[in-house]
Amino acid sequence: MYERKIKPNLNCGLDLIGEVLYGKWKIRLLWFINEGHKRPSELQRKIPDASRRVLNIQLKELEQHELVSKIIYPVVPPKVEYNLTDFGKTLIPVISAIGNWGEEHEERLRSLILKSLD
Amino acid sequence: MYERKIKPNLNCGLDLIGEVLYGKWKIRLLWFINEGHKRPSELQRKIPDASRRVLNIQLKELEQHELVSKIIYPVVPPKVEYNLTDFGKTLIPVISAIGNWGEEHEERLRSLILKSLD
DNA sequence: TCATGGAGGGATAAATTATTCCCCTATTGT
DNA sequence: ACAATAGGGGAATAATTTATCCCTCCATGA
Repeated sequence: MYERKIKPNLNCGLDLIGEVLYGKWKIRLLWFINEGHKRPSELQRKIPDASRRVLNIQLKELEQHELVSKIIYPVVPPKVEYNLTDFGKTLIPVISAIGNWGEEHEERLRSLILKSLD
Repeated sequence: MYERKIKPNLNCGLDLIGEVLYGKWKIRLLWFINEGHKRPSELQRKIPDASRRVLNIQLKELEQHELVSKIIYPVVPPKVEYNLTDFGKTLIPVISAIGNWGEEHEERLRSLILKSLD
């Protein structure tokens, strides 16, 4: 694994959130898991732009941060399920706030972003 | 400036938010601007871990995305003020939700993150 | 015997983000 | 003359994050 050279600052709440939520696909992962798409393959289908690899890595981080729990069923072929932990569930309002804002302002955001790419 | 090689996906609300809010210091910038720390030098004092440069860059992006507006007073030495636009203000509930969650769970988050760095 | 399904890992390359360093503006005060 | 002030920008480089490719596991059905 990659080892950080610069230690993160953990002073304020926003620093802490950064550590836990700052990853390209993490919010989506939490969002979809919360919607009931629990299995890795489902999540990959829901987020086709992310490579399988990154999703695994980010899921593992979410797990280390105790936002999701992982159940491995001892069957072949393997079956795995992710669920929000109680702690993870406290994030639902946050994630909804984010997602809803994005949807409410979808058109405006899209045109702003396109414009900013000149 | 750096030119993206991979065009962003702008399908869903979460993609859009990503484009606009995904930057190491952006949420903090919005947070502090909302709290009334409007001038670049104040923001730099509030966020000492970020280099002056990145803050400028991220402020400019926030401006392009119409979340903040910039007033340049024609005086010497220069004086500049950032404010949330009306559009930016619609983000306040989102940012508060994020910041509050971070503060509420501060202790737990800190220890989880430290643990995950082994 | 061999492909399939579903999950996961290592190595490496590419993309992106952030940091460093150094320079510029123009006025006021020493 | 010259430092200080408040803001900004370019270039090069470092750090970090994502993407790509390819390989493993093992039971089951064709």
